[in-house]
Amino acid sequence: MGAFPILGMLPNCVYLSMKKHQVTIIDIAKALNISKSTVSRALTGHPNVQPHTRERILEMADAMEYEKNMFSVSLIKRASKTLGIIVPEFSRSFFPQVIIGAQQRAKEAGYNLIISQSDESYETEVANTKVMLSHQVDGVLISMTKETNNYEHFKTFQRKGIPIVFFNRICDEMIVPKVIVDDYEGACSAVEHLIKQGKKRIAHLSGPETLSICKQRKAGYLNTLKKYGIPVNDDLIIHYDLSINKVKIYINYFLNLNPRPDAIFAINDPTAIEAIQLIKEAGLKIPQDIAIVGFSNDFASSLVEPSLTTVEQPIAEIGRVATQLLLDQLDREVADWKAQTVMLKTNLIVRNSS
Amino acid sequence: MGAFPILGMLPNCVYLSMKKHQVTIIDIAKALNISKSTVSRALTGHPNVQPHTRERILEMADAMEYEKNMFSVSLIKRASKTLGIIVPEFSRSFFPQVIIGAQQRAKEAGYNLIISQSDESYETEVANTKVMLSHQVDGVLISMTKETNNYEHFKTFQRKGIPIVFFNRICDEMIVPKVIVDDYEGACSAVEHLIKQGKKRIAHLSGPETLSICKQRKAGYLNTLKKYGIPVNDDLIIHYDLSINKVKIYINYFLNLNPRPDAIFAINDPTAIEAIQLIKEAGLKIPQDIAIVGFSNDFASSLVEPSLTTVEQPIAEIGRVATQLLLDQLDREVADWKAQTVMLKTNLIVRNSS
DNA sequence: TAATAAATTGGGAGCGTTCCCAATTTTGGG
DNA sequence: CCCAAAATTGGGAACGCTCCCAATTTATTA
Repeated sequence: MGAFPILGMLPNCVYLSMKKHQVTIIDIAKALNISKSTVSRALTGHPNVQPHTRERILEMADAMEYEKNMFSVSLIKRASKTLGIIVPEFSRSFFPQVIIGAQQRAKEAGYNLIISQSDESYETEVANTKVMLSHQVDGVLISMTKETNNYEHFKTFQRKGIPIVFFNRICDEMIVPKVIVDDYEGACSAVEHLIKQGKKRIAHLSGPETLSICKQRKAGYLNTLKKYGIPVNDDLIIHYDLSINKVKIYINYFLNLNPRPDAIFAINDPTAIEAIQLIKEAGLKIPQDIAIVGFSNDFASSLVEPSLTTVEQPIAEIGRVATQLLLDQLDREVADWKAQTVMLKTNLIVRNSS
Repeated sequence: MGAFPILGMLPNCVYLSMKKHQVTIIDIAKALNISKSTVSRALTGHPNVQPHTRERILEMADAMEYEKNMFSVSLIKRASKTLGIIVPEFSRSFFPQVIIGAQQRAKEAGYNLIISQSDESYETEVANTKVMLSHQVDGVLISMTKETNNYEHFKTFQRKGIPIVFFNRICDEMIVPKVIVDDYEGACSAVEHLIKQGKKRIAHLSGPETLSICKQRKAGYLNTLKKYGIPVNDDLIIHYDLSINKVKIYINYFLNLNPRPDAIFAINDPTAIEAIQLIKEAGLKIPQDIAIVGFSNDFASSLVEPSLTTVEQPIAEIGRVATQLLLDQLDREVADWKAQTVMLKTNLIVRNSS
């Protein structure tokens, strides 16, 4: 024993490569003295394995802590059983909630979900697109960045035969399934509510005009004003880039108008909540001096003082439905893809801010 | 032409398999009439390629919309350049914020992040563990479920040589790097603050005793009481399972005590916020009748009325630091792993609830 | 200019699976 | 008990890539 040189006692690989060895079906096969094909069959539930053999294999796999390498499976199957979701941010509650819904549905269907965050940056969105592609996702859920106005990176998915579904921040130019809420109708009910509260000078603090949710909500705002014979005043309509810290600028602008608006319909809850804080700071009374309505029913909207009147949307449901539409496409032939747009209902929740 | 049988005009594969064809380095090689080795070299930035050749290859890759198949790369490299993160939930703001920090750091280091959510369920946590394993993550960030008290699934990572880092909800039994905030100190400052406000009967609504954050915060609570000579009253200490809808039960219990507590130190902000709502509903004044302090400085805590006094923790920083610790381990040999516990500072933010 | 060194290229094995097909074993009927 | 049919097993190619090594081309020096 002592005659062996120390180095010679261990196989070279220990010194040359520290790469961890993974337990493979070949290890299991060797341990049981059978072929890897049989092990593979047992592990995938193929019928042509003797019950007794299968049992031994399963036991051994367990004992050896075997875990299937999905990469080689994906490689050979050319399908990853993985879906991707690209969201602009998830620091606020909206997108995380959507993701929860999407993950639920994906999991039920045996899919994993890769989440990526584009940080409201077009560049990052394009980069995330490539990540999805190289990770071989079978399909992608997308909600665009506020600055996205070139859609080549989305079209790449289509050219590669990877189905996509847009939700919330949809892309009008692309003919693919989409999930939205009835933004127009939601905005109408919000503005109508304000009018019925006796408000006459209703301002609208909207987001980027590129986003269709903004277009729709604005259309609802405009048409409702028209319907009730209230003149539209362009001074009362502001588009901003959704950076919360800029809300201050526009609220100040509104407060300094003469005459001052008596209500604000905000594009979303974070905007509305920020507006509430600023208006309180300015010493004005909500809703008496200025009423506020938001959009989304975020978690925080019931907590602010005064609590926020808002247009509730079924957030997790958006994720579930979008995922379902994606799964639907995975079964079908490419030519057969339907580009239905699912529009979910909204619901006005009246609280103390209006 | 017309003589060809229709079926014969197209290769069989079109009918037999609708599997989408992926652009591979072989396609690029064929198009340029060179070998796949050279293409591979050009694409991976290997120096031994003639500049002119490299340029042609890069152009062609772009034109053909080539996207590297990470599965085959991971397969051959036995490393996925992917990190995993397992969190108990992300419907509230804490974990999403941690994830944002983790993703930042991971991205900088060229890693992707697979996010999974265990839904506060031990079963799901174990399942997620297997997902991570089969997706060949190079390392994992973990914050445990409230019900996890068996750690075999975590030890599997270690046995396979996959480094792990715990954060927030750490596992005391495992000797691995951990990132926490100074829960003890944070709790001390919170309780001390309440005492200095003249509060004498300070209740503590804590979480599951299995979680070390709960143990630490409780220890801080107890020791601070002792330090100020305030007798500990077990009736004033409640452990609950963090299901927000159960807060009602325990707040009612506190309110019906005689004498009633004059302050509540809540285990986290969602709990504290819920408590505020309930106490307001009961017609009591905050902080005069009962003062409330939370823990985390969640987004919503500045919005509630009265705004919540809370122990701020550097949430995104937790994610960044944890990821850094994980990356550190990836460079090192297994034997060399250090099990340092990084403890980040907290900061009491006094608002109107106390 | 020949010989040698250096740079560039190509061929082929291998990563861990699946799946086809052929080889082997088991079963059952005459 | 033999032979065909059925069930079970094994061998090996393939998925797309990297990387080693050998072959080829180009540059350098005597």
